[in-house]
Amino acid sequence: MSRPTIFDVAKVAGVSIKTVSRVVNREPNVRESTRERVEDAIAVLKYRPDQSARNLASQRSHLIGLVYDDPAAYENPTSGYILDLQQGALKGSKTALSELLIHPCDFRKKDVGVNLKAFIEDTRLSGIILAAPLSNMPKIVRAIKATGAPLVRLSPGNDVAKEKSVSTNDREVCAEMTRYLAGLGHQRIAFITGDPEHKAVANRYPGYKDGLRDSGLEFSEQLVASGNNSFGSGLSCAETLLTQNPRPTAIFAANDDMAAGIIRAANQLGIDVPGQLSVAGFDDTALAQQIEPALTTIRQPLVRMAERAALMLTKSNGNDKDSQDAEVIPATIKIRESTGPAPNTGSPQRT
Amino acid sequence: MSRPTIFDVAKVAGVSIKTVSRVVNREPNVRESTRERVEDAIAVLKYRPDQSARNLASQRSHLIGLVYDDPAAYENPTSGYILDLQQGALKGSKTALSELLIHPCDFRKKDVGVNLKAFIEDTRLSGIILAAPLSNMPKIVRAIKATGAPLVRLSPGNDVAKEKSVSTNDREVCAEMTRYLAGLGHQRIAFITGDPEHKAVANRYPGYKDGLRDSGLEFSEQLVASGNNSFGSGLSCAETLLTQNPRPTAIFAANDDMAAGIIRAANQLGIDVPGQLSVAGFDDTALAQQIEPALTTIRQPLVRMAERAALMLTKSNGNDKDSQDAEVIPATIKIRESTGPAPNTGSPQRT
DNA sequence: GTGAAAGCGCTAACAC
DNA sequence: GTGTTAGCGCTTTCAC
Repeated sequence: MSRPTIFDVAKVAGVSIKTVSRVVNREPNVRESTRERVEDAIAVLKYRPDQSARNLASQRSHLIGLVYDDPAAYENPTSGYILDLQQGALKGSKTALSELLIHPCDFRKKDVGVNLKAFIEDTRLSGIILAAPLSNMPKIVRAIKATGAPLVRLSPGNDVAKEKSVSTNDREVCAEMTRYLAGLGHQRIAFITGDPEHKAVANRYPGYKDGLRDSGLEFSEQLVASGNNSFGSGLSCAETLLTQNPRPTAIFAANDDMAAGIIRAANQLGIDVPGQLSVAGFDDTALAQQIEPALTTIRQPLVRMAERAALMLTKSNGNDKDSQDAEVIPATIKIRESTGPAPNTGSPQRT
Repeated sequence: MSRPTIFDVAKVAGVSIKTVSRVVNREPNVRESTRERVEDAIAVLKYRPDQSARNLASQRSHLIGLVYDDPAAYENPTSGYILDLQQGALKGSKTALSELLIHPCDFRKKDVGVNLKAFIEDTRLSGIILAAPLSNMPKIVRAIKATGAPLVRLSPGNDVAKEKSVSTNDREVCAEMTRYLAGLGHQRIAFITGDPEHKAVANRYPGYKDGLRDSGLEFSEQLVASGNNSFGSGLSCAETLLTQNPRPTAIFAANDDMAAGIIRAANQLGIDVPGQLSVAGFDDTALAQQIEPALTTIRQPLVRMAERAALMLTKSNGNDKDSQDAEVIPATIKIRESTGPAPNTGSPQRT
């Protein structure tokens, strides 16, 4: 015996297949008693609708696509980021009764656009979650929009306009971290910027400046170095910053990998962390807890962001007034061991 | 205008839809000239078959499921492992003209079996890749087999029998690593075992013993500690091993996280690595290159294993004689900085 | 080697 | 509120 169909349910419940369809799809206009009868029949027969048939008839799949920067293109991919993304998207998809199709894509390749279009059209995706930094790349966004499929962008940077997106408060939380460092007595707080390709990361820099201003500290270009998100860039930027005189007593990096590079540089220069130098990062990757001293950093709510994105995809198939178009879920500061009171507070350092 | 259908192609090519179907599905019994005419029509119209229709008619999707231990259930998931798995499975799926559905699952939950069955049946998966350690858990394997869907297991341990699987040579490569350490002059080589729940990891221990024997070294239970794959267990096992007198001059751990724990322990005890102690791991996780000194370890060809698995799923829909049922892809040793010549070679150490 | 016709199991109009 | 009737775009059987 094969799986029961909608006809079997209809027969058992003594109704037409359309009514069964209504019940299954939670459509209105079904009398309560009828609904119950149908639900009983479904339970008895252990009926579960056939997705393929449903997809064919409705011209859309119940598949959500998660598109992100292909980690295979990097030497040291930030794997935790992707796993968090997947976890959230998976959770959201499940409550939307959909499955998740992952689609890593390398934005450097010439045919990304074509590939993306083919992927979306072939699978008849019912929605797409686009992760940063792809979410701020016009080429990618355009290719997806051309298919007409619903799109929610994650951390797209600033040009959110009226389009659907979920972000975190990069700028505000970086100001907060900077104020925290200032509160520890640090006067010379340096910053290492991240990859300019990633717009949301770029927002961290103005946040740092905001924090300085809030704390009454002077901004100085000498205290800023340009990194590219890699451990190596953190290392070399830190070397530059730490050989200044007077040198900074705290360095805040736009991501954890660079912060780890700072700690390595400090070790090599014989500078104690956090005794002589406080270090802060951003992301709270697995690395943050594995290095010594454990890294003070900022945790963005990636899992919840991706989950929200999946939910936005399905809920608002109309003009929902209740759901924001551009949602912001705040990040939180994780204070660990790499930050502490400023050395020699009050008097300028020697060396 | 909407997408062209098989009818449009048939009309343009001047054949019946069945012939188009034959060409699209690479079936035999089509005259070469006819095939060409149809292929031209397909190219002109940019025809691409509708997956939903195809799925409905054929009663199976072109979806491959990748099932693995849910990283969300762990504090420090080994994310690189999963990403490699996905990368390989994705690549294989693509050449099999299928998409990949990821399905992390927590084997500790009571309803895994039911969930898995529902997932497989609802999506009409055309095949499943089951990763370790789920691949050696009877409860999981049974649930999948009950659906009748084709299954390929990754590193299922030893009970491979005549069933489809892809593994690496855990035991042999561990013997090789042990011989390598012996070749450096180490006489007291310790081993930290991994999680017994993971059968393929369990094979690493006998490999270590093989290596000792091959090198003419005595096996001693005193030189073996039981870890559970975590950093913490590596740390505490190493503390035990390193406070023995005489202490080991090399420790080989069944995975990288534990090896990292060993290095931490050595640091705390003031033991130089690799000067006074050589340390080796297994997995070549991202961590291996990030710690100091960089870890000598073993890299299993996960990407290729998963890719092979995806290919096995589709190729052998008959009784292929050419493809093995249980494939083995060898792992490779990565020598970095954490291993070196044994200290005090020739004479027993003091303290 | 090729084609005609009958579904696959559902959703979407529209009627009642 | 509920049912009827067409498809959705393919694959499959079987005939030629």
